[in-house]
Amino acid sequence: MKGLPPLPNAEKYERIVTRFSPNPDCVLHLGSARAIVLCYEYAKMYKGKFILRFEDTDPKLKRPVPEFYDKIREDLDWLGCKPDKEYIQSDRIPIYYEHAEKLLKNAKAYVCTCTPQDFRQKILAKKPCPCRELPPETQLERWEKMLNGKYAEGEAVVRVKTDITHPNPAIRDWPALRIIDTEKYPHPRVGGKYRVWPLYNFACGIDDHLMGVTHIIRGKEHLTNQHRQEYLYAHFGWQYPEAIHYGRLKITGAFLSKSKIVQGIRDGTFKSWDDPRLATFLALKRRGITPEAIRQLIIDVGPKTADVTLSWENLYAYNRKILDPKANRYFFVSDPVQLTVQNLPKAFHAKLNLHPDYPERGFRKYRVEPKGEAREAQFWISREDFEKFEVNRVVRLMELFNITVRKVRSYEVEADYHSETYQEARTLKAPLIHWIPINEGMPCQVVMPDATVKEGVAEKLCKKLKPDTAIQFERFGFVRIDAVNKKLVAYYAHK
RNA sequence: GCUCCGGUAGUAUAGUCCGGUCAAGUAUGGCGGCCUCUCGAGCCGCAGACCCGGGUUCGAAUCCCGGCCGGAGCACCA
Repeated sequence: MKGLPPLPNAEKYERIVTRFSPNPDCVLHLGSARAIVLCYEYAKMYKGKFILRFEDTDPKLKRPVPEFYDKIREDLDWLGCKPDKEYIQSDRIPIYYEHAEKLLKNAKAYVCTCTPQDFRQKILAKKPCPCRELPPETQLERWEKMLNGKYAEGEAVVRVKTDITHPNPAIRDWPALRIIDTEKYPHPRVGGKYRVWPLYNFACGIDDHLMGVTHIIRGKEHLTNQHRQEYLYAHFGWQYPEAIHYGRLKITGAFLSKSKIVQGIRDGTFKSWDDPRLATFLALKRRGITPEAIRQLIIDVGPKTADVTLSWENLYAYNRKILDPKANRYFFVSDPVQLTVQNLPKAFHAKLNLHPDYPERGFRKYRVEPKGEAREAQFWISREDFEKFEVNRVVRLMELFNITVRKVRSYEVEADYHSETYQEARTLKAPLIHWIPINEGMPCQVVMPDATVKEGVAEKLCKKLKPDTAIQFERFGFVRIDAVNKKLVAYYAHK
């Protein structure tokens, strides 16, 4: 377990400030974990401040959705990364206007009325567009027309002046604010109050400075954005914060893109945001993946720029370490078949520890006594185990006794009592299987990570478990109790 | 195509800035064994990597050049 490397130039700042800035258009998922955990942990490490900033400045294409503001807050909360302060950009539009005007007045920006195609053509040729050279008074007049509706959506945009010969065309005179027809596309929070909306680089650049962010930690897809924003900072005479651009985090086989998640929900592929096939925090939570495991994983991966493709096993390993000591043990018989054992010599008492390493936690107790002339007892055992049975094979029912398999039919097994001691089972190399007395079971279903369901029987006393408890079904895997009614519902975490 | 960034075992990571102690450490996964009345945990062992080619140097995972491969950006998205 290692820590995070020190932050660059941390000593230059009185108080370290980081920020996580999601667009509330989806729930959070593992892909965002890097940004969140890194920002939070660094703030904590330097006793600094961690800001949550909702970047909801696109009412049209990346439309924010009201429910996600809260869902994101809850995700953060669950992850244990509580922000010290929260901002919402749609509340700050006047601030952006003010700064835009200042830029326009100082000829650091201009209102461009060229069509995107015309502008593109000019800028690719490293030529200024006609709007660029217009005097500040005209710019301000045009700005007014943007605000008051004389220009329609798409007819004008404010551009920040950069170097039109910059080797990277993407950096040349980038757009800062545009018009959105909020009659048609009202913002979910502020409706049609504003029709000029800042673009990412403008809002983000201004906010980072105004909020005193000292260290920007974001994905490397934002590298060119840093270069764009540096021009903005130069215009205002501000100093650009330290920036760390980490690589993409992927996990084999998981959809880590918002659009795919949203689309899957929309077309019904996924039932809900916590569908076990998803890598959303909601889904991970439901499966019993702990926030500690996620945090530790992210800390160990660190902030380097290379992309990472994690395997689920990596995450599971962290989680297992956390769950194993906590999770009490129970039996779950998946796909049950009936086992009848005959010729029991006496009644037996089985005592099963709730946790093998912590016997002091207590145990479950079962009394098995011979019934009827055949002196028999009946159990549920798993089909998977039963399929391994051959006639005359000796098998041990854990903590109970050993049996000899007599007859194997498609839905039941008949066996004879063989012997009692564990020692005997060992010398005979008898396989150990788990079992549930036929009257001590309750129906149980386990939802697997691929959303398939394993039906079976769990020990009746699982009824006492509270939802959200992590337990281990022995020889099956770690699960999280999801619901306890007549039927027990559990979600599978991992082996 | 243009502009950037990266490339250590299956996966992740340490080492790379400030060349030698790295014939490369750790975790996880795999394999084998021990232990354990779970296929969990624990313990022991084994296998497994510096993208390639040049150069500099007594010496390169570490520096330089070229190539290859991977990723990102090139939106009136964030």
